[in-house]
Amino acid sequence: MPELGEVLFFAKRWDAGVRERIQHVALHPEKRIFRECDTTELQRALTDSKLRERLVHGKQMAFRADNGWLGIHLGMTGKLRCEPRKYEPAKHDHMVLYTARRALVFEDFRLFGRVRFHPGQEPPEWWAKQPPMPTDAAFTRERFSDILQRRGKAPIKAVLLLQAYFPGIGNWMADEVLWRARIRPDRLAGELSRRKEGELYAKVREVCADAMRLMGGEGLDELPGNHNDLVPESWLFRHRWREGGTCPETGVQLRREKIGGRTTCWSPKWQR
DNA sequence: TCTCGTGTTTCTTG
DNA sequence: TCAAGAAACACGAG
Repeated sequence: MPELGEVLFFAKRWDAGVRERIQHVALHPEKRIFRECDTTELQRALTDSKLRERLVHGKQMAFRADNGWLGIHLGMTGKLRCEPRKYEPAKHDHMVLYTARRALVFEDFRLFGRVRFHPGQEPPEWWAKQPPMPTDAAFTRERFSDILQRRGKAPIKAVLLLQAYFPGIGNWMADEVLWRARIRPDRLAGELSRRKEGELYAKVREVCADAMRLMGGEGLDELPGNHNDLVPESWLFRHRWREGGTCPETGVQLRREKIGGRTTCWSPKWQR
């Protein structure tokens, strides 16, 4: 589920517990999400300390704590929730941080998510060394062009999914970007005209900014239960999931095909 | 019973 | 060494 804006959406659900003392950490240490994590160290370090800051970069999130860094990636089916203090963890709730007032829950039934812990004040390499976000000033037109040329033989859809270059963009966001730029997802990255490339660059930045703003619940006092409801009908997002959906621009039935190894949805005639 | 999947890593091939 | 595609991971939904 979680791409850029959704990651922010879920991260914010833990905000209520930030700056509250953690009394107890419950977790399932044998689960795959802890494959890069010393769970004994995590439990010892977080118990009786506080999360100080919630950070999001692409699909990665980090919670800076008093004496370490808690890193979370939601994978395919990960979610963060906030529950009452007496919450009993359900089957797929693999990590729960209990404070005096609430339970901060990480659930992930498919276990593609990942929890990391790095002791100390200094940010770990996995947090500090990340590629610039498409919305950053460092994400220049030149950088974008270089990426497309280097990956020129791959379909543009596949290139947009590379986290080393486009942190936060996932399957539906790549489709949204290409739909707005009116580019077919199977076009080769190296074969776009200079003009088309410029349009795509602008749409990449636009969709990332919109997703953060809308799904992050900017301006709302409270997040709704579902981030999908925050997205307007004018987005491809609201139409791409089921077979038989139609293009919000042309009304024509959307096509679904596997491109770059992923289910891809696009609008024939509109995208060329 | 069988296929599919909103993600990432690792393997294989060229 | 690099790029591209496929497989693997785990498990519920349809």
